Amino acid sequence: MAKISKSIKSKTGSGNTEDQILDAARKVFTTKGMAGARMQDIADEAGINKALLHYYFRDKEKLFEVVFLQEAQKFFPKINAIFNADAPLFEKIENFVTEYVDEMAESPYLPWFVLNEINRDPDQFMYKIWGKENVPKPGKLLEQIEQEVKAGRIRKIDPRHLMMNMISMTIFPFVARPMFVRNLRLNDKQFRELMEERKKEIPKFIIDSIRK
Amino acid sequence: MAKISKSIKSKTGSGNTEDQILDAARKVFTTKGMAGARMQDIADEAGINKALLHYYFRDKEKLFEVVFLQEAQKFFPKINAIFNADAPLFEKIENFVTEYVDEMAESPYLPWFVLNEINRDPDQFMYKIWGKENVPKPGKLLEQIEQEVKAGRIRKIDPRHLMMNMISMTIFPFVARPMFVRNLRLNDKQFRELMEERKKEIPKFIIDSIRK
DNA sequence: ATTTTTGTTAACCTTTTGGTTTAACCATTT
DNA sequence: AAATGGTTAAACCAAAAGGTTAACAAAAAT
Repeated sequence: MAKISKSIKSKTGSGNTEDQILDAARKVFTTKGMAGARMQDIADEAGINKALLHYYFRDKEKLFEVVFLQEAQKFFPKINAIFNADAPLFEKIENFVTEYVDEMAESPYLPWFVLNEINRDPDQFMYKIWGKENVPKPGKLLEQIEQEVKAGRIRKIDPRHLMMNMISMTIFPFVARPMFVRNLRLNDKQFRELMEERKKEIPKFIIDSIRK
Repeated sequence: MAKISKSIKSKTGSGNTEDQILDAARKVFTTKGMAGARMQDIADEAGINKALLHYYFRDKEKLFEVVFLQEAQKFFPKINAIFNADAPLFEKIENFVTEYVDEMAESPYLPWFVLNEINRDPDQFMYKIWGKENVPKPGKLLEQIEQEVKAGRIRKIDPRHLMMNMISMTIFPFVARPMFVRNLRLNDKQFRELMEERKKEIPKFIIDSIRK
């Protein structure tokens, strides 16, 4: 089986096949969604035969599962860690935004992917990522915000709104990228630069709003 | 043809068939996406026969097109109008948020729908909504923001970031609703209330951040 | 009242798609 | 040289989904 192979270069130049497939699948799944994706498309994109696809991954669902979990499991724990870290609020905000923007440079398809899944079946999704009882608890961050309010370091604000605002400003531009690119007449480089700016801009925007 | 009929009640009690179909299609398309939707599902949801579906709308694509355009054309011009209106900046922000939140109460599926389309084929999408040269120009709002900066009424900020922030905070919670609902442990009523609060909260958040 | 048009259905046909199988090929490893 | 694992092309199958047809019922027009 391929899974056991020690990733020896095959005759077809570029990398080992399994990764080629995974990359291709990621691309196709995230562009067309699970239902819209065709096994043939994935095979084509990976530059291989459809039979080989089934040789590596039994069926479409399995392939999707692998691609999807790989992505989500890599990323979600990261932001969860930031939320629950032991750092000052303003620092957390900056960490979150920075981490997220950087991740998107590598996996621009991820947010779309995740949103699709989360809309399809939220519970199933969460379960797959966090397992049985290991659900993420935004409680820590919410409490921290409440603390700051009580301590009078920031103005009175419902922690949930603040959290929503932060997450929304960070993620949405990537989800609606084509819209912004089109309406602000940006090319890819400009978009990247704008997102880079947001690493500073979003924290500033938030802090300016809530700091007393 | 049905389209010409003066909407006379047919034997099957509830309203005219065309609207039944449209409603059903809306529901199914927005839940499962264009590719995931089955004509049979739509027929079932509408409580009619599959053949009748094709009698009213030639094929799947046509039906999708109609449903989709109906929604988008109803809504997009509205926000465009707000952006280009002749009102003070802070008022515009409030108008935008209010209008959007209200619309979502009626069509909670719309943003998902639109994002799906816009990701599938941005140009095609924009063309369908705005036609040939009638593209929306966020220029007006962007300029207005720049004016306010120059006039010293708000702090220095790139208008594009401000616009992105506003749009993101408004739309994203609806797109990622299942995530927020789950993580903040909200029921439907609580979510609605939270969104209602955002009509005031978002403008306040923005204004607190940028007003000098 | 009878003909025509419109609305609706069940059954059928066609295409697409996921998935399998077979035979053959080629590099490595043994 | 033989065995092995990765790979391909091509053909095939079954199921699902889109789309069509023929016939019938209801409503409108004559």
